[in-house]
Amino acid sequence: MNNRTYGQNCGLARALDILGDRWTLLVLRDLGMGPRRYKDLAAGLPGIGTNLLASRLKGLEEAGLIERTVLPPPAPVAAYALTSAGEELRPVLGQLAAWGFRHGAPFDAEDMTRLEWLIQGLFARIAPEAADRFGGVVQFSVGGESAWIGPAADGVRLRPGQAPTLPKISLNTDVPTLLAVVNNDIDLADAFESGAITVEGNDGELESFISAFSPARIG
Amino acid sequence: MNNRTYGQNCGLARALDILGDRWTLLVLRDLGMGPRRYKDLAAGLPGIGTNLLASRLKGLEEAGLIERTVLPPPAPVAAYALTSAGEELRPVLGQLAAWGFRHGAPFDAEDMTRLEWLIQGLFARIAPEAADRFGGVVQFSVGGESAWIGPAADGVRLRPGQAPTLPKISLNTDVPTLLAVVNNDIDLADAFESGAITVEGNDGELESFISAFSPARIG
DNA sequence: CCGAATCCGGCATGATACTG
DNA sequence: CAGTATCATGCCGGATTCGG
Repeated sequence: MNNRTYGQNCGLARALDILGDRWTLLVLRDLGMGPRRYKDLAAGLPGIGTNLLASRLKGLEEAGLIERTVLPPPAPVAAYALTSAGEELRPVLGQLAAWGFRHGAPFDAEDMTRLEWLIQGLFARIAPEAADRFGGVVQFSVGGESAWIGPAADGVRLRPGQAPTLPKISLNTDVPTLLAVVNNDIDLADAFESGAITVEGNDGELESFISAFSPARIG
Repeated sequence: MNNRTYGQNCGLARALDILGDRWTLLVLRDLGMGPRRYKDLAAGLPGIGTNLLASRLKGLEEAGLIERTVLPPPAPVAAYALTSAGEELRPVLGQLAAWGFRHGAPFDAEDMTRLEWLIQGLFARIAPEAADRFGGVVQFSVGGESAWIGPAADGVRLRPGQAPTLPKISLNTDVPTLLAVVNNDIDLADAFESGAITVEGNDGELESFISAFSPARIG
């Protein structure tokens, strides 16, 4: 909070003293997918206003959740990255996102969409463990964008771009299809059968993928 | 949000559209310890202002997180209670509180204190599973207040007042001592040895309690 | 061009008074 | 007791401007 505190000896209130301002958690969400520059953060948070973004970054840095770093040699520019305190927040944000997907407003084609959010929604619709259940990297290519999700030491990793390791399965589709699947308007298996989602390369893992992600196959 | 949305197809943004306003999560925290009347909520949230509390309650009711109920016969008055959607948020709030206790400002005697928050802090300092590890109801009496924590079907239950079942252990202390223990300024085992915390009734479970809650004994 | 700081209108917030 | 009405304050959002 902008030095405005709830003044309660409560863990939740203490957390909200740091995180409760508008935009703050969304900044951390974006930084959770890797270090980001100021302009990239601004581009991913339409409406935030440059003063607010600067203010949030400063507050988060003072609170010890983020730090200014320099990106590795290919592009040695200043950027912001999560500290360990910020990293520890990531599973909480994931659970909150899962709740929001289940109980919040349905995803809407009018709203801004980023591929990573849809993928997280796809996993949240079933269970956070769906990625573990599949047990390998899933590479998505949707429109011009790409992103991947895969198991990691601390849980699940979700990143934009191409996975650094060979994916267990690679999928192609478009945003409207993925929105419909995430909103449960069409069944995942049906989307494969109709060709709305296609498998690139070897499709031997398709059955495994569907069984891990399709709610109809669970339980 | 007061009909102000982030406009992003993201679970976290969708959750914050509902929960992101000031005070909202604290209202849900209080309702997480059982149904509450308007005036009890107001008393537990100093500074909220009656209009904001009314506004938050209305918003949460429209979002389907809470509902108006009538308390059972002993006191048949109107009250607010969590719906299932609201209940599903409780583990998330618990995790957020644990994070806030670990990484937020330390607890301060100047700030408002409620016994339940300190107990949650005590558990959060070790791990959310500390209550499960102890495996029974712990009854606290601190100053004039009392509260208890114990295992429940959906995780851990933390409530003010006297536990409805026989506690496995009953503890007496005062707020400054509990604040110090929660902030790790004094060791839990030392607090027992010095008599700052006393065991009421049978103290056969004291060793078990300390081993479950004292970080020095873990790992 | 990137990373902010500044300025200002509008709206959420916070405190009090007031009413069913 | 449970809110509603009202108003001052200050944060938020958007545009512009400035320094590196």
